[in-house]
Amino acid sequence: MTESEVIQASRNKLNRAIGFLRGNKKLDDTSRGQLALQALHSLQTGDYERAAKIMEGEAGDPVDGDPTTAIDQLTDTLRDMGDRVNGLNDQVREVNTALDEQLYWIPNLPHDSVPYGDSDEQNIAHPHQGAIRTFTFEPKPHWDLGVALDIIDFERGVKLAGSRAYVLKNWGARLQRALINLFLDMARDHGFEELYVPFFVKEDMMYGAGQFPKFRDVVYTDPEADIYMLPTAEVAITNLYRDEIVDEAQLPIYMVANTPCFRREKTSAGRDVRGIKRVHQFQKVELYKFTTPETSYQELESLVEAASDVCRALELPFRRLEIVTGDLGFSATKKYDLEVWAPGCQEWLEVSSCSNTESFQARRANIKYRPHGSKKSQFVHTLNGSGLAAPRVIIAIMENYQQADGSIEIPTALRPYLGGADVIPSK
RNA sequence: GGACGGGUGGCCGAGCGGUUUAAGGCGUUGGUCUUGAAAACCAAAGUGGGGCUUCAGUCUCACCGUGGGUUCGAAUCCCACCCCUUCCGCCA
Repeated sequence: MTESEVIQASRNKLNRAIGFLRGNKKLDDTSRGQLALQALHSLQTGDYERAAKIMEGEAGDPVDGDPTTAIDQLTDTLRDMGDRVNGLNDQVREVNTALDEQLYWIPNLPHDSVPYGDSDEQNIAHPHQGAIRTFTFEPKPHWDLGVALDIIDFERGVKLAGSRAYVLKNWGARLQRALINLFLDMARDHGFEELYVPFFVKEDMMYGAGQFPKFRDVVYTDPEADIYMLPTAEVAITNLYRDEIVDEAQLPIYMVANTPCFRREKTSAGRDVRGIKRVHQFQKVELYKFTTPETSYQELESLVEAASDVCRALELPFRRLEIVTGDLGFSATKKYDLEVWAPGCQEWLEVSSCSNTESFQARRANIKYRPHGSKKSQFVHTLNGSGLAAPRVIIAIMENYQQADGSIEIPTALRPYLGGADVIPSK
């Protein structure tokens, strides 16, 4: 016990005892004063147990003194004890607050299986899956295709909302809607439960998901309300079971949500300014798992596979990237990215990022489960992965499926979502 | 946005300054009984932190929406805030 707890324990006993003494109807004022006097004497010699017992009626040795003021002196002594406890507690609180502020800045530790590396340049690219298309013409970047087909309107997007804003039109908007439905349907096939969540959350939720305090400058906020726009649905889903203890039989829990994601992208001003690769608002379908510690790494593998299946369904060439220690980010113990090839802008585009955070988020959001037969609850493990981010998939489809006449073929898997259409016609 | 009422364990619900160790009920778990079940009866059980321990336990602090305050002592009194019911207003 800490010092303040020791004092508090005595206070609790004495407060109860003095209440008993006050309300003891068997006593007259004189004998009550005499007991108080004896209790006071014990208190002054440091014997709190005895003082409490005397007040509860156990006779002690008679002592000299003024019985009429004894109870007042007792309460004075107890007040002093209370002041002392409060003083100590204030000190403890101050230290704890300062400590927490520091601890929130400490990132998660990499898992043993994560390869060592200083930066994203050392990330390990697995062999790509799916054929990389060859073209009989020079494939165009999506920003040219989008304007030519009148399916992305950059100028009017900027007019509405400033830099990095865009408007999807006609087939562009429909394509995104079709993609999201495909993503969600495939997630459901993999056992994920679909959610519709608030697009903004309270500040605590940002801490719970590990976004705050480090990435505070990335999110949009209403400074007058305690409200922050989601940079990813992960924040909302993580906190669904905040301060709860889930039954082990419920685990693993799979959830999926389609939300817009809002990001200031302040840190990367000047990068990727063309097109819709890096924007302030985009649609993303997020896959999320709550698991036991024993299964979280195999769940990470199946999570990456679930995301990979979407790339396969769309017949896009993609590869898995194994993230090295130096590029892990703040919350993850292990992470895989999925990249699809975009022949127009000639680069691999990150369309998914799948992480195990182990108990990192669960600790912050206080999400526990009770193992079978155990009295003690413990933290769950949480995993998140995109499945997938819409704009970059739109880029990949436009650039991979473009044809010599400027039209874009629609991937087979998407056609049922677009009334059976097989092509976005050129203008 | 205005008015009223209210937030208590897994759920319902009592308590409204000191024997609260939070009543009672429902539900849960174990046991008795039973061929098995039901019923009945008996028993157990909140969450988190910390300390001892022979790992069966045991002691202790905190927790009754949140944060302050009053008091020797707060679930109970006061203030602020949040949330919910109902009614009114507004609105897709």
